[in-house]
Amino acid sequence: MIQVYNTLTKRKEPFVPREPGRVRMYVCGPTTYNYIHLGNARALVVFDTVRRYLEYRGFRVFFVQNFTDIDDKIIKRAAEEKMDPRELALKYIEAYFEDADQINIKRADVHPRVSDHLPEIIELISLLIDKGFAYVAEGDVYFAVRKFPEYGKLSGRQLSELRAGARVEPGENKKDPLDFALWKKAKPGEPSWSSPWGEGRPGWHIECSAMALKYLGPELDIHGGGSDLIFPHHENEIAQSEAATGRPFARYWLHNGFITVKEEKMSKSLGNIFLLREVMEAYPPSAVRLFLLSTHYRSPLAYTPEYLEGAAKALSRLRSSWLFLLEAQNQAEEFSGGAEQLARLDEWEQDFAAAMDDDFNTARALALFFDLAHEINSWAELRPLPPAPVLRRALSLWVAFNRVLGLFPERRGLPVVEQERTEVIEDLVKLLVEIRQEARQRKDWATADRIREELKNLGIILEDTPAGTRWRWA
RNA sequence: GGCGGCAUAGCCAAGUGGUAAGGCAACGGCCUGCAAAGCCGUGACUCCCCGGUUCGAAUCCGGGUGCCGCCUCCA
Repeated sequence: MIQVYNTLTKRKEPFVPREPGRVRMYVCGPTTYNYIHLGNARALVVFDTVRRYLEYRGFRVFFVQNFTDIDDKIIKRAAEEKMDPRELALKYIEAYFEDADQINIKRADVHPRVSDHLPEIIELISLLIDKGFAYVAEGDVYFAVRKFPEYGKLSGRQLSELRAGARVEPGENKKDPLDFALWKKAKPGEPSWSSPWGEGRPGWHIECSAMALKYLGPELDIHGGGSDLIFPHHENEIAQSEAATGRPFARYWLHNGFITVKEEKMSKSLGNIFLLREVMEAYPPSAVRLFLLSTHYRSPLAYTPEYLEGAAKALSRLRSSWLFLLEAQNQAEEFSGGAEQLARLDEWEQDFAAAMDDDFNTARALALFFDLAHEINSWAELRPLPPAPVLRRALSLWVAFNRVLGLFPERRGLPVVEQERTEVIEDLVKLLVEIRQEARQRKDWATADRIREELKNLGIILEDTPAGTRWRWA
């Protein structure tokens, strides 16, 4: 049974979706006014992995992740760059997919954009006004927080405590400082849409409620996001959605911890952000993904370049075990036996599931993956090799672990553990290896080493093994 | 001030009350012409400190210290 930590109850609970075998899941996606940074990437990788694991466990997952493409920050940034706000948003949506694909994030079933859902948003706001939870004030619409008695249940706050922090910006017409905007009256020059309350645009929180309700219905199974969204964003989503539907909005609220840099939260306001694409220029995406899964998702995670350096090396253990398995498949003897090894592999599978069942403990799962790789690598020293059934079973486990953790992308169902080799490169390297081999035979080490050294400079590592010389990408 | 979290080897990190996973780094060895990769082996007399519960605690309880986060846009 999968146990998940639910922010709403502050406990680990058995995961029971509303409908058996199906999971409806919503994760707050990026506001598209910049390239995504490592912090965004953590949320993406964490919930992508949650989704992958649920699928591994046989759930049919319907996954929705939005783009916030209408927002104050987009408008501001567009003005700075003298671009149309819609164009700016589109540019970063495209960039989002480039980055997310690199780091092996599966596409959501739906990626709804705010700009495509104005009718749904307006309808939801109207409903809230009709039900008396919201009010119109000079072209703005606000949610009356005090009308929703359960306000604060997610973030564990009392209305009385919140009072101190709340404030009214100049130009706002709130009746109560705690109220928040559902609809903002347009200022001249800003993108706007017509509504029963005049020209304007949606507030930040209402979009997620509207889109989640549209695609997933009134009661989601999982709602996720970074823990900085707990308050006010998710608290407000609950208020809006539950006020509108009268039903619990989400059964399980999952929140990931932050990335820290030098003991401080990585955040835009502190200016200490690292863009994902910058980091991926220096380190392979699989290393970044390994880094992001190396700590339990709710714990803080410290970013250091040294760590990624190490992660990249750690991956080579996994890589070599995979390459061994692929090769060994062809050489293995088709005899039965290996019952003991098969039993051990079964145990591995169970331990892996137990780790992930426990609130998606990827650190533990990763440790098991490394254990498995280590075991497989030790077979490489064995003669004879383990029997074919054992190798097949190990291979299928390897694929399964990788598929859940998403470390290496797959092509035609098989993990791709290294950069693509084109036929031309393959042939060129083969040629140089042959020349080097001739040099080695006449003990011309200078030439042999020169070829290896120069190829290394080009990112190609030669490895001499008893079976001949192999090459791989650095 | 209110609320929440964390303190485990040089670094990162898991850990169900029963005797400390895994990764990086380091050091021996095997393999190699030398390498690389991989394999074999070596690490915490102990889990921030002090008390307590228990036959037994890194794990539970109380107190202390230190660090971080949220309460305002932020994944």
